[in-house]
Amino acid sequence: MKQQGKKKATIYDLSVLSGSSASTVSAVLNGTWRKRRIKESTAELIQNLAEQHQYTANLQARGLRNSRSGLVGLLLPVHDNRYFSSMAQTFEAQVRSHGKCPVVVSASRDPQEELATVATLISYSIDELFIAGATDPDSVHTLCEAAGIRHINIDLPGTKAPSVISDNYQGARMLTQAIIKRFDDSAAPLRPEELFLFGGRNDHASRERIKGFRDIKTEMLGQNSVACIQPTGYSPNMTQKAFEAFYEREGKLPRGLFINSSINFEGLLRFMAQHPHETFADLVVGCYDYDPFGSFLPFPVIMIRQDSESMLAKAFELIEEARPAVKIHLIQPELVHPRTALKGPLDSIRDIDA
Amino acid sequence: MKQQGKKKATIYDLSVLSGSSASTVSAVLNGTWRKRRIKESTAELIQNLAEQHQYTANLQARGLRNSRSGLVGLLLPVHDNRYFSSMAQTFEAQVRSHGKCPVVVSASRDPQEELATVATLISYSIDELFIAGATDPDSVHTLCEAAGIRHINIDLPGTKAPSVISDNYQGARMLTQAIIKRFDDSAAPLRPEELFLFGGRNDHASRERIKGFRDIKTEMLGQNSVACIQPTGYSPNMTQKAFEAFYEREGKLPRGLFINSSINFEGLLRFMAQHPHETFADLVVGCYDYDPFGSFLPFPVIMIRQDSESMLAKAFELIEEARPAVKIHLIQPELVHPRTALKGPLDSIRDIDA
DNA sequence: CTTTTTTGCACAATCGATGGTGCAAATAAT
DNA sequence: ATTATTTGCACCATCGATTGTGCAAAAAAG
Repeated sequence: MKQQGKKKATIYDLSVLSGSSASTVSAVLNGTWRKRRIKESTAELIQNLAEQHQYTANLQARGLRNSRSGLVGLLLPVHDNRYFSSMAQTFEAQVRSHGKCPVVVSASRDPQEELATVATLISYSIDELFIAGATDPDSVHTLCEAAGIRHINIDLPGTKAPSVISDNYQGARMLTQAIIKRFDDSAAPLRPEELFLFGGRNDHASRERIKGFRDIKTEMLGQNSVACIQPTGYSPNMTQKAFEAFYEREGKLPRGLFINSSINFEGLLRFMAQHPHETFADLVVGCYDYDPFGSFLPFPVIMIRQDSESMLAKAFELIEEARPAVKIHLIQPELVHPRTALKGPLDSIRDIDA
Repeated sequence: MKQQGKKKATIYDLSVLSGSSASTVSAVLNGTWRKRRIKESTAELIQNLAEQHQYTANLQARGLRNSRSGLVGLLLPVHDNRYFSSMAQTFEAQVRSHGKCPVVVSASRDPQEELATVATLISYSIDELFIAGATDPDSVHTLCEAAGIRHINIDLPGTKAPSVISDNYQGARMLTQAIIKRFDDSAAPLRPEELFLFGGRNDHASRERIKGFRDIKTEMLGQNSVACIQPTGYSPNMTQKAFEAFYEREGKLPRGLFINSSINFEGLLRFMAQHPHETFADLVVGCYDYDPFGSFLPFPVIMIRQDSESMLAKAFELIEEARPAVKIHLIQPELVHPRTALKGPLDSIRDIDA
């Protein structure tokens, strides 16, 4: 009703008001009161008081006592791209539906920062940690292990905790194949030296994708030169420079382009800003990531949508197990043809339409 | 060195190991030891022990004692779009640089969920809250107020706490003007009934944008009919339906399209997926939001980049003030011409290039 | 060699919630 | 009316860190 002073009501306040002991109040308000054989009328009295005084439990106190916090963490490399932000969105919904509180943090793909961030989360006694796209999942594992925190790797696998990742090899094969096929009814079919891969670095995902790319390329086009693979890291800037360098050297872009991630794709955007439309006339891009806007660019863009919903679902399933096997679970990604607008987590949010 | 058992070391463990009292250990490890006149050698001893045993403070315990947590919250409507995810990215960096721990949560633009989420954050004794894009900032204010939590509105203003928002009116004027000008050297200049606004609803931002749109349209094209304004909410799906309905009715799209947000723009994407390229031949889109991929679509897309960095910087400045005035601070957004790839928060992340 | 001052630290209460234990009063069984 | 059960709840220690207070021992002053 009224919010009386400035400070929040505690069980002690309610204890005084109700004439019961603090432990009774506690039991009533955390739902264990039947187990503690509290009279129904007492419970009701206290519940009413709690409501009137807008009582909410101090979760730090509860967490301290329980050495659990109700927090579930998701560690991301970055927020600022559709793959991870949509993962965050899905994660939140999932965690909420389990009655816990989601905490999403990013660590910039920096091993130091990853460890520091996780250490902080552990200090808040988070209950579980989902480690997505960590550069050094095994060190993170060591921290979690020492703190007894259930954890699981997503997107990039570790060797010490169960991992759920997208099937990068298969995905890369699908994507590479789709790029090549796209040229089937073109006047000039794609030659091997016209199909390049840009982006990524020496992480598991990149390696698998490169392998898939190489294998299909060899199968379908008969060969693959290592020169056709340019791991430029995960920065738009370096990727742009790589494109500029290529263009400088060759006077044109490759006709077929496998781009390792949407972040690398942004490097191509930067390149595009510097060059006229015609530069991209005969281009087909395959991007290992899905971005709705990216799908509608002026040239055909084939994308891979990683199934982060399924990855998270599997991860939640595993983390619930008593002693999940330390193995890698592959989730199949989806090939997305050009000019496709997929539904996303936002579609389950109700708006004025609902 | 070794991580001994399973449980984390506490000041009591270190107290025993060092032969000092827990309060001394505490003082040493939280930096207040000079104030407490602890001998330097004692401090060193304890610090070494702490390091050896990988001591980290239990932040819940500290938070309980201090009734502060070191957590700083950012409440978002959704993660899954570039405006908010890049805000999250910037926010994290800022909070980290203040030595605090960022917590980003989303509430789906649902007033109920906003309140529930904030209540949870308050229960964890977060120190400060940045409320971005809340549908009901004033109710959130009431909660924060009652809990004595410093807070500030971003993106959508409230009437009870200081607000930092983008200058939606000016931005909309710039954007509308740019759309119209884009037709200047076209064969047929844009007529008023060819310029529509889609998206948004009855929030402050939408109202301001609609006002800016209407004013410029009247100024430059001589009139504006209310029929040219279609607030479809913030869902891709409803926006798509609105486009379909329009197309059904008119047999074409408007030549000039002001789209209220990138989320609404995704509605246009869905529409695009259903219609051939030609449908968009003579189209100019202005979108009140910036998305790098959106900037490179096959038709001219003029975008407004809201300056979330400046908004956050201003917000941090205000929240630090003792009693900031309850007023609205406007931050100028930036007009982004078609085919422009701006730098973003990711560019300050070092990669293998750094 | 006292008295005063400073140094260095230990003690204990506290933050709010939890849950094991124990004990009266109410009820049931004999 | 007694004894045995059950019901209903209060008491208290505990989680880990913080901080005001107080008190010895060491150093300085006299």
